[in-house]
Amino acid sequence: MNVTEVERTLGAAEDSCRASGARLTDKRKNVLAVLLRSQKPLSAYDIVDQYSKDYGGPIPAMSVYRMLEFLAKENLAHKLNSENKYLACAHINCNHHHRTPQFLICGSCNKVIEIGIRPEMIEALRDAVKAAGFRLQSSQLELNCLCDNCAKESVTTADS
Amino acid sequence: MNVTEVERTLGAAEDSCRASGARLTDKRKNVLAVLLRSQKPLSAYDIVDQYSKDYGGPIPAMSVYRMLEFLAKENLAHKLNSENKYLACAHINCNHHHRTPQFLICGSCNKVIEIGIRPEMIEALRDAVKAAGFRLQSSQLELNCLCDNCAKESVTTADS
DNA sequence: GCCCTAAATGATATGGTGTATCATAATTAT
DNA sequence: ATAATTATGATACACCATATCATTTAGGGC
Ligand SMILES: [Zn+2]
Ligand SMILES: [Zn+2]
Ligand SMILES: [Zn+2]
Ligand SMILES: [Zn+2]
Repeated sequence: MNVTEVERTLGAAEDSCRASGARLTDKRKNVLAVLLRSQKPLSAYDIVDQYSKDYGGPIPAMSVYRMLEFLAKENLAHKLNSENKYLACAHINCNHHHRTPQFLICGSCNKVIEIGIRPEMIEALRDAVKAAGFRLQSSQLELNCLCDNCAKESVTTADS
Repeated sequence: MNVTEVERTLGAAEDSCRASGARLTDKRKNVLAVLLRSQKPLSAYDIVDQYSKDYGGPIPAMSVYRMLEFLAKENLAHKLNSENKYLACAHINCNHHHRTPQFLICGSCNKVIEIGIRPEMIEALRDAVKAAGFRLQSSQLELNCLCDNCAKESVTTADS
């Protein structure tokens, strides 16, 4: 995400927090900015490193964890539980209500996109779970994938 | 799983390994037995602890990780990536070919069951992923759930 | 059985992830 | 201003996982 887009998205994040009565402090905003500028999900310690580069001073890992917790609660960032990494929400600039996201994770280049699978499919999943004697609590999915780019690469490589 | 079932399952695991030319050594078998006797998924270090209790001597964590890797490759155990825990495959005694499993994880009591979601649903998921510019690599799902037991409990608790 | 090789296991060190706890600073409410 | 609440910092520690090199064990040809 380029500088202009980051600025605009941070503005939208401020609006969103103002609306919900949450306090988007400078440091929380900086952590979000680090995520927005990153092409890939970052671990908490990745963020610590990048933060000190971007903002000229260290930040305690403990604080980063708390800020990520805050950002996640506000749906400004999400945690990939299967990867122990974090990424900015793709819908900060959108007005629609935020629904539970699904993530497609490229196992080769680590690119991740946030999608919304059709509600009927999620309901079908919920039914399948119910039939097995469980209740689905979260429809956040993290799917091991290849992005089309890497899929093409791997074919090329296999051919050579 | 009771002692008799464990014995029978270990026998099936031996058969399976013989068939595939893999070596199910005593220690690998013991690690599998620890998983079979557990009602819940275990971390590698949980296994280290339980192993030394069950077999009267310590085992290096490093070895446990390698044995789990072996068991996973042979489809005798699976790793829950979202939990960093391991569990025995539920189908060791079955003759059918092992398909990629889906796991329902109770967030309250940690019970986990291994299910197989209908292939048509997996295909629908694959299509949705493809439409987003990715290719689904693994259909292993780990779903945050409540088991019916815990779901009932939490209702009761909420009422009180 | 003996020797060679490959596979499995052990020992040690180190890095990555996450939380608990208590102290301090900043914000908000009265 | 003062007090209460919230946010941040500092420190310690627990847990998860891998890298590397040494040692032991198992199989196969002789
Ligand atoms: Zn989102
Ligand atoms: Zn890719
Ligand atoms: Zn299985
Ligand atoms: Zn339960």
